Amino acid sequence: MSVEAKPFDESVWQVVKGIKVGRVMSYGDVARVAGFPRRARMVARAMGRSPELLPWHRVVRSNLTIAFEAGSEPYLKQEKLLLDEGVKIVKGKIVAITSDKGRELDDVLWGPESN
DNA sequence: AAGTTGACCAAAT
DNA sequence: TATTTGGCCAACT
Repeated sequence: MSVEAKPFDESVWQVVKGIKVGRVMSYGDVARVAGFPRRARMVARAMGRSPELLPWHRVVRSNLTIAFEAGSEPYLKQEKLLLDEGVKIVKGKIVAITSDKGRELDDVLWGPESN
C-alpha cells in the first residue's frame, strides 16, 4: 500500500524543518506559511505523523510559551531542547530573538541576512 | 453515530 | 491584563 502523505502534512514538515537552530515559530505561523491559515490545531498532529525526526521543539505557542502543561514531562523535555540550543527562557516565557519587530517570521524562515 | 478533545489563535469583551 | 468566543477538524470516547 502507498503511504501517500497529505499535502497539509508535507507542507507542515517542510516548514518545521526550515526553522533554524535557536529560533522558534508558533503553530499558527507554521500553518499559515505552509499554506493552510487557521489550522494551527492540526500542526501538532501533522508533526506527530512525520516519518522523520523534526525540530518539533522549535514550535511553540504564539505567546512564546511551551504548549505542554507547565512542569509536565513533555514540557521539561522541550524546554531542555530549546535551552540546549541557546534559546533563552524567563519564567516560562521565551525571550524574543531579535529586536526588530515584524521581521521575526522572515528571519526564522530565510535568515536575518536579506534587507 | 454523536459528542468531546486538543502540543492553537486572533479578536472581542 | 484576563477571560470568553468562534473557527478548525482529525482522532478519540
